[in-house]
Amino acid sequence: MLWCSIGHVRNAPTILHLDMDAFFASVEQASKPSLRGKAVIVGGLGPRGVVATASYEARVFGVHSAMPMAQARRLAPNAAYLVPRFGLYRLISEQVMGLLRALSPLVEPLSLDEAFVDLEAAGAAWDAPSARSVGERLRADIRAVTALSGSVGLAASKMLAKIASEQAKPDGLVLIEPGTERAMLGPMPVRTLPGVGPATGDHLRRAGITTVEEIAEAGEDELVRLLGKAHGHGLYAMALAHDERPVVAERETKSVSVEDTYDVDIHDRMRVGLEVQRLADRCVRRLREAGLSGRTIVLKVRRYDFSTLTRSETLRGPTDDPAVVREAAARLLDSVDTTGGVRLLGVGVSGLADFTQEDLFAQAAAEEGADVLSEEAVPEPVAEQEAAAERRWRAGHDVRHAEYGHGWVQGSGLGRVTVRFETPGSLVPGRVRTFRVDDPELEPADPLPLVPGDRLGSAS
DNA sequence: TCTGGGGTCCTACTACGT
DNA sequence: TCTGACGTAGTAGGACCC
Repeated sequence: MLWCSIGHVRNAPTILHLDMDAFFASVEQASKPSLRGKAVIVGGLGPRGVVATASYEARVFGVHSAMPMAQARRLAPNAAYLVPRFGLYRLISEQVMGLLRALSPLVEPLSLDEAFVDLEAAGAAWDAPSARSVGERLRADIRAVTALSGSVGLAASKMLAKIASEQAKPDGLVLIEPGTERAMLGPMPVRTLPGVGPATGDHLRRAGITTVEEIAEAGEDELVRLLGKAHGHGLYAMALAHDERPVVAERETKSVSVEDTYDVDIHDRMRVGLEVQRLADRCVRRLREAGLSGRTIVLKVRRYDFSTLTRSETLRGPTDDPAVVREAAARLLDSVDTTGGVRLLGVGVSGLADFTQEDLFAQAAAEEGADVLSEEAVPEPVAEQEAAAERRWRAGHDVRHAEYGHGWVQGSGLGRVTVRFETPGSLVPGRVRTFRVDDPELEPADPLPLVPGDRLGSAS
């Protein structure tokens, strides 16, 4: 069943946009009392990692999302650096989405930490005062259930609700009164509008357009000439504060992909081939977990000089057979020059369906396919198995010690792992102790709930 | 300074059938 | 028979988002 409201011009601010504040970093701070009020940076810790989220304390040093981790370390050498724990974030996100769904059946999640809600659809709010009170209650409920803060934007359209929540950050609520939109948007930089990134921003700037007002003044024809049909029409409408996109509760997945950036460029063609096979297997596993199959296989290669190319091949029918995807990916790789080395490889599947070509002929064929994955999957290289032992103690992950109890990994290396023993409920920062990585009394543990008495599912 | 991972959407080009 | 217009599908790349 697809829930969606009819796109129409509203005259009440009944679209709500929720954005959790510095979500990953805030979860880590709630989970680890010793990090509260400190600069926390979550992201890839390898030599080519980037920042996923920085706490507000870290942003003071100029650290922000998508910044190379090496640069972040120079700016904030004393911050806590942690790898993301998506399993935990997903559980917290589900709690928050549950609160949103209690308000309205029309909830459109955009990511783990962001969603639109159509308050009018469920009669939850009908004018500015009722919308504001729903928003304030929601923020209080989120804090009670998760111990985290979220910012709320309320407006008559998705675009404006999102801009409002951006203004509300951190930990606030902003409501844009209908009728005031154009005056408010006018002086804002073009980058405020969704869909205007660095490239479009530059393009507009070269044409002398730097504010939303100037987009509106330029006129629709000029924007289409500058940016093309779809983007031009869309942006012009946004600049006039016209946005009738409905809140859509259920979205179909269009593609499934996996990719890896390697710490060191791969030059050996054999190794490149093996990595592509492993990625194909991983991609198929994801595809099957989602109960999907697909017709178009896509290979992505990022070369040593960061140039990226894709090659794709469309099969006669959808498949979720690992052997078929592996073979297609290998054929695609044949057409790519990898001399000079590759830094990233990816395999994706699009043109999705919820049946396979094999289903059309015999159920049995599909079931045999299931065995192929487990029997023939390309094994992990020995070096990676060895690395996995060290990876058991990843920075920020929870552990349990037979004698000292629950804690989290502060760091590991040289055969040692440092653990801080504390829980979300600890009133003071916990003690730090160091162990050998193979200490039999130390084992990985599931995260504890952020709010005492709450229950989380199993998160890894 | 040196750029992740997982997605969506748009555009331009080519091939092909009618 | 040749040519162009048009729609559609496939392919590649780019921009953007979180």
